[in-house]
Amino acid sequence: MTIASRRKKQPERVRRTLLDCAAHLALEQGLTAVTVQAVCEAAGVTKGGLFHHFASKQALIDAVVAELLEKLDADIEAAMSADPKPWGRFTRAYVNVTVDDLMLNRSSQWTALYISSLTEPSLRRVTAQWFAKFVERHRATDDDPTLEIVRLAADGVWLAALLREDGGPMPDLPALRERLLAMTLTS
Amino acid sequence: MTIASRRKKQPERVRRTLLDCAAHLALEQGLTAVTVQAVCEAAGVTKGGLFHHFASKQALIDAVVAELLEKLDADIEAAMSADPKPWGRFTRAYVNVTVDDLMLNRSSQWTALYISSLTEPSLRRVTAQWFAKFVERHRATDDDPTLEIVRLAADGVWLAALLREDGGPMPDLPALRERLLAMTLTS
DNA sequence: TGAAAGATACCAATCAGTCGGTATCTTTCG
DNA sequence: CGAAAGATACCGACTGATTGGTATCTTTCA
Repeated sequence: MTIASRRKKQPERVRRTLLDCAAHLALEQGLTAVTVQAVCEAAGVTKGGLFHHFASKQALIDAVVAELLEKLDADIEAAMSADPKPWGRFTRAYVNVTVDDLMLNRSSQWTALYISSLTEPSLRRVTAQWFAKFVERHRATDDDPTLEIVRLAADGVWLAALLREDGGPMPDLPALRERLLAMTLTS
Repeated sequence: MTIASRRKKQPERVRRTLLDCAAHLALEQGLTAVTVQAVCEAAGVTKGGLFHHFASKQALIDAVVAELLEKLDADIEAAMSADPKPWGRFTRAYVNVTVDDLMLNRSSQWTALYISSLTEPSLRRVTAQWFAKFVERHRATDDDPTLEIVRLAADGVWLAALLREDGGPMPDLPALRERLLAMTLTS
């Protein structure tokens, strides 16, 4: 660490590092371990530095979750616009984004944080409204019992991914994706 | 009223109260709010009293989760023994127990704690092995892609239940149960 | 220069946990 | 029986470490 020693000051990079370290800590050691001191230490910044970027610890955590939801938002929107068939479009996008993220292992840290956020009531409220927004918006094309089951199964995959590294059972993701997608075509 | 309730000191009852209060706190205010002091206050016991029953805060939390998993274990076992058809028996039991618990609202506190436990790595390990044990044990009757989707959907229902009280979307549980159970009959 | 970025030092509050003491219950034994 | 002896249950003040947060100083950079 201690990247910003000799080099130019890179405030935006420091901010990013703080967000990443907070997310990583939540994954590795649980939300309880996300203390200001721990985040600073991991990011190679002192507390003064952190509080320069974030008004409070809560602001930091809120920012992490907000970023996560924005990322999911964008990914889903992108997946939807590449899908010509209206019926079940949102559900397919939801499945694809979920499985893609878990397969590429690109943002497994986000995955864990997403679940973690559900335990803290303040963050839970944000996530609940994010969910409600999507379901409401796509009621015309995705309001169907079978599609709901597909989305619930995708949610279950998030949980399975959390348990994966601790010896939990992990489904065959590509095969699972195919099956879930197939379920969205036959109504 | 039993004889024990007339005694002045009721250690077993105090122990129960501590466990319940810890679980309730985790639900209402998140795992972060589960401090020794808060649990003592809620239970009407001093810190000395709590540490008489539990060697550490972690031991208290571990006990809560262990009790939860034992309860789930018993419920699933009971549901399975009432199911004559071998194929998908475990999966049906899993669905029924999940939906029953959420519908009766009997153990919504357990629900939240169950999810919360996934964020703390130590508890996550316990839960992961609990899961793996079940999947392994019923491989002969429940190792099937469709059944796996059903179980994943049931897991998703836990998440949905968590978000329910914060404005999240909640499925029609009885209808959902029927559909999931139906999926376990046709292979 | 002057504003942004970050370091250092410090604070009150709170954390998990300890410890000596007391009240209550159970067991032992005359 | 009944009282002494010992174990269990519980209290509440205390501790050292850590918490999130602030005030102040120094460095960096345009």
